[in-house]
Amino acid sequence: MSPTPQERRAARHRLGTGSSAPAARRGPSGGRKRPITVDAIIGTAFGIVEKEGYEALTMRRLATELETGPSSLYAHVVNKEDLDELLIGRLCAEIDLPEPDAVTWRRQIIDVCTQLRDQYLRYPGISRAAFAAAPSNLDTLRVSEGMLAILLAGGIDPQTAAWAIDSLMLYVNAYSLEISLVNRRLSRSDHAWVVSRDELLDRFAALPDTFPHTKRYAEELTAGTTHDRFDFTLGLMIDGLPRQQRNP
Amino acid sequence: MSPTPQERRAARHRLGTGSSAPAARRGPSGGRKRPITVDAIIGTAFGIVEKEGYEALTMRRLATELETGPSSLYAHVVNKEDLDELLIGRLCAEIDLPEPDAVTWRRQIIDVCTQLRDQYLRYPGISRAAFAAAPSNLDTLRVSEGMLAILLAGGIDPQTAAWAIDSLMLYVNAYSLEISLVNRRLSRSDHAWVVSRDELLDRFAALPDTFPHTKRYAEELTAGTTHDRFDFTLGLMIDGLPRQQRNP
DNA sequence: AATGGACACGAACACCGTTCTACAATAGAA
DNA sequence: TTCTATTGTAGAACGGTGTTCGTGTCCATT
Repeated sequence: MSPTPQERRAARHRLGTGSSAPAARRGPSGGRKRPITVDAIIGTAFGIVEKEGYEALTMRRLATELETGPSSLYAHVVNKEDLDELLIGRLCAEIDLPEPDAVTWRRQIIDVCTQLRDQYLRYPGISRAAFAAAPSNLDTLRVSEGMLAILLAGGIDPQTAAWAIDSLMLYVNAYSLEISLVNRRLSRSDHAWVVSRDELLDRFAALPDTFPHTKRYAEELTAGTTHDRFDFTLGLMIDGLPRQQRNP
Repeated sequence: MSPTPQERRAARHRLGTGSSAPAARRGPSGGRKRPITVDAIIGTAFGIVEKEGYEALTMRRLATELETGPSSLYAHVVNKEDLDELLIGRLCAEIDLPEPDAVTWRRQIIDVCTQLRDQYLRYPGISRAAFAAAPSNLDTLRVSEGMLAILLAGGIDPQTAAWAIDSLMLYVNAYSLEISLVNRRLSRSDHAWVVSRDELLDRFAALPDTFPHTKRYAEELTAGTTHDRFDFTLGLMIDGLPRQQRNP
């Protein structure tokens, strides 16, 4: 009875293991070398995003990569939006969640966030899709559940923990998206609009006196190698948690 | 010598007041009732976004609203990206920055963030454009400068303040974008994918036992009227600041 | 062997951002 | 006042996007 893509999608938002048995292909596979499956679609989609960024992921490009036409994809996927959701789901499935520990919970939660960040950055721009992902997706819920478990093990008040998870995931998404966008601007530096840190420093130096602090602390404003800012913000949020244990 | 749009844009990133004199129209204006100006473009663009959301803002739609063809816009605006930047600039220009006060600095910084949030939410989805906005835009720099001034008045270490501003603005953007996306999903509830809080509660209740905490604390996870989560996160970040005054 | 159903796919639709080109109208020069 | 160069206006078109329709093709079952 092979479910339609719509049904598959609905199932992904209800209870279920998330990976229903591949269901031993029944229909025709044409003269194709490899039949088109949802997994194949997701796989090549990740390949495209990894190499060329999320912006390059179009239905046509994806179809070309699979050596078929665009319409063929719609037998397996409802939408581009649906494809996005599948990608985010797969990505979240890769996250491994530690056994919550009442002592090391801070490191644990930071570790999960870092995993998320690195996954997002591995596929540049994909965090854009994460924003639109509905909160009822099972794979993303699995990560939320894991983070909730960690915070609760740390003795955080449930309401605080729930909101904190939301904030953390939102920030990780936003941070990753911003990094990806900046990298993209750097890579296609033909128009070279905003660029290196040195140039930014120059520009800050050239500002009118209406910007006294920006000029004076240009060094600090443009500082931050690798992921210093990321660690800083996570620390800010997590260290602020315990003092809110009894939330009004 | 009327600058080209490219020159105008470049000027926006160098020093300048931001509003060069309107320069008394010289060229022809055809039989037009109202000539097309950058201000007119920005104005109607805001109108579209306010009524129909950022996704509805296309060059063609904008041209139609101005009773002209798409190509006419490119005499005043470099790109769609450029238009986005203009919109964000205008939006930031509306923010009013308080005189920094060493006592009330917490409320002041929260107030600025709230202003930003409300502006973003007034024009649903526009925060998407804010992500891409280059950090050298004068109008956005003005807001940064103001926030920096407030934090410094609060006695925060410059490096900490610089990073905190970054985090705060990033979070405000992300929060506004998320809210807008959720609202959009609610409004076009034909597909009614994810919906009311009640439905979300039901869905959480129907989860398998692999999600014990999510099921148990479904109430907390879905709680948060209006902007509770926003205030919570801002509080988290700001209250965490002073203890980092001496940053490594 | 025949049939039904699942799958693949080419063509097309409506839309997007952007560019090319020709056009009209004014401001200044003669 | 006439002429011309400048400059904003626009129509048409290009290459791209997501998505749908109808048709074709093959397999597994009867």
